[in-house]
Amino acid sequence: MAKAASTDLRGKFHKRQLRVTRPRQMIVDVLGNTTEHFSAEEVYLRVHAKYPNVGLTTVYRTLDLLEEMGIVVKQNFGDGRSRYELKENPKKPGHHHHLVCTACKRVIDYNDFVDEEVKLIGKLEKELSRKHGFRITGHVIQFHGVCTACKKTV
Amino acid sequence: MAKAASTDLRGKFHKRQLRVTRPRQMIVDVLGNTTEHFSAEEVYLRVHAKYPNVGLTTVYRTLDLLEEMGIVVKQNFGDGRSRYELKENPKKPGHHHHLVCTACKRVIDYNDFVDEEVKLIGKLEKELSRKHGFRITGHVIQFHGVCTACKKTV
DNA sequence: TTCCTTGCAAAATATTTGCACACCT
DNA sequence: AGGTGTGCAAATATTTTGCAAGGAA
Repeated sequence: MAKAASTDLRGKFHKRQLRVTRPRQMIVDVLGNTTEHFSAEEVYLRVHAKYPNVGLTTVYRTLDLLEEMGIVVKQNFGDGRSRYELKENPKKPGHHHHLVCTACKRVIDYNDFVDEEVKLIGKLEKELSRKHGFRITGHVIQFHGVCTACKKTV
Repeated sequence: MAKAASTDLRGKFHKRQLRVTRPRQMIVDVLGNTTEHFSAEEVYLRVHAKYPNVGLTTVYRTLDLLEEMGIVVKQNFGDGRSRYELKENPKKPGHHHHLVCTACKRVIDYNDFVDEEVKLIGKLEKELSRKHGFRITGHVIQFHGVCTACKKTV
């Protein structure tokens, strides 16, 4: 599984004359072995635990790169740090999106009405790409609200 | 138009024993008079130009409050700062979402397939609210990609 | 060998907090 | 009077950058 991810990497990286190094490999592996939404620091801590000579800077740089290549989706849930997910994660098969509490920042993954959604997303990607000349690499859908616990606070 | 917004504010604020003060009023007015996606600082600069005694801290606090009340949608386009839009903006009638270049961070508003989307969003809101007990206040849909100009760079 | 990658330390930015004062009702 | 709202300055936290050394192809 981790193997599959790294193999895939090789091809995409080669095309751009980028090198598949151990830190890069590790970062992708960490993301491919969780169902959580890791921040750069959380990725760093896990990579660093295995290879203490890998620095936080590299994690940031690699995540940026992976995002630009469409391998990773970067998003923000309002807690002040960016969070990263592998677009194709064997640990999280199928499509999903996020429900975020704007008060306590808790994130819930959901996958209701995915079929309908995937169809719409597909149409939109095609149309936007055609109309604006973008190479679409990903999308983010979030619902925001106040969770049960936080409603009581108000 | 700005009047309508502030009137509306009064009601929602009153329910929560919050006060409609001049800084709060101004902040909503600034957001209601632009079609851009302002950052906290950009809001601050405009409010501050008219009332130099209003501080950046208040802008942050007010925007947080407005978001939690569902009056404003806060989102991040990957340029390192949060950006805010009035959910109901007379200057931007109708529904729209965003297409973001992950390389240069340019943002394009789009409103293709809105009818279909609104229908889906509605269903999802109902379902998520029921299933997870959230009071849904808003949503964010973004497409990410690389724009024509940035594609050439690669 | 070439030039892409990296780590470290330092810098730049964005956002939050503490606290005393001001203000609305 | 009483609690809400605010500004300022300082503190936090996150992310970026410069540069010399390391490492993949």
